[in-house]
Amino acid sequence: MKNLLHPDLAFRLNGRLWIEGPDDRFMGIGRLELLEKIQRLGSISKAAQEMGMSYKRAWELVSSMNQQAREPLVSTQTGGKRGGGAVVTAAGQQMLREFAALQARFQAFLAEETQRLAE
Amino acid sequence: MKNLLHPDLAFRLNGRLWIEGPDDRFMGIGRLELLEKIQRLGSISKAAQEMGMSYKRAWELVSSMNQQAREPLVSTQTGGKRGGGAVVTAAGQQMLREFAALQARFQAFLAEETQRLAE
DNA sequence: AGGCGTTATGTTTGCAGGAATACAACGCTA
DNA sequence: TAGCGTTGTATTCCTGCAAACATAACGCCT
Repeated sequence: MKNLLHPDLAFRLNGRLWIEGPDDRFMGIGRLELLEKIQRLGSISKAAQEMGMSYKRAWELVSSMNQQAREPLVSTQTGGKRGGGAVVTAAGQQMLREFAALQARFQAFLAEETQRLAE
Repeated sequence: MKNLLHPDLAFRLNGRLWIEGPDDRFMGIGRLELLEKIQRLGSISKAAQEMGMSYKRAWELVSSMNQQAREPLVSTQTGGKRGGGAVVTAAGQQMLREFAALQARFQAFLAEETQRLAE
């Protein structure tokens, strides 16, 4: 394969992985990162800010995940201490762990194939 | 994982794989299909038509691949018998084989992980 | 010589999807 | 009770990218 690529350019194998429902994406790398940030920051708005994404978009992603999951992955509260906030539920944490593990296996696959690519 | 998904909805694991250069994508599933159709039909325009894509877009993809490859993957001729045409070079055919094989291994990975998903 | 189907390339148009903006409701806190 | 930082939601504005359109050149073929 390497012998087919232009010698002056640096190439790299890349890919994406996601779980999709009938109408909508359910889980992907972006949603995973969003979950992580919500867990760390306790707020959808702060997580959105850190991802350089509008609050509305982040909220829509959370809503989509919650609707497609058996039980909500993120639980929210409007008003109250600090104005409210969001927490990742136990189900959300399990999702986070399992999808992160899947991602890791995918990265391993990519690394392995990248090796093969260089031959 | 299955226990986290909404029981009424059908989910499926999906993904994409591609090779990218510094500025532009080099090879992906769409470009692979385009190569296959060009080889079968002997023409960029016919291949574009069969893919439901504009000729211009197909031509740009071919141009991008040819520029990034060590040697052109598709060779074209303007004018002449049948108005001209395009053929996939030997390098193009090797690319086609190798990337198709990579795709197949990726599909196997997806299938395996889909199994694991259902647990 | 003229027609045809193709490659090759520039220009304009349309549109989907995200960003930006706006605003109501909520419930601690001071 | 007023303020603050959230969630929740509607609406308008942008813009990047693909589609659509247009046109030239090319070289067989009749």
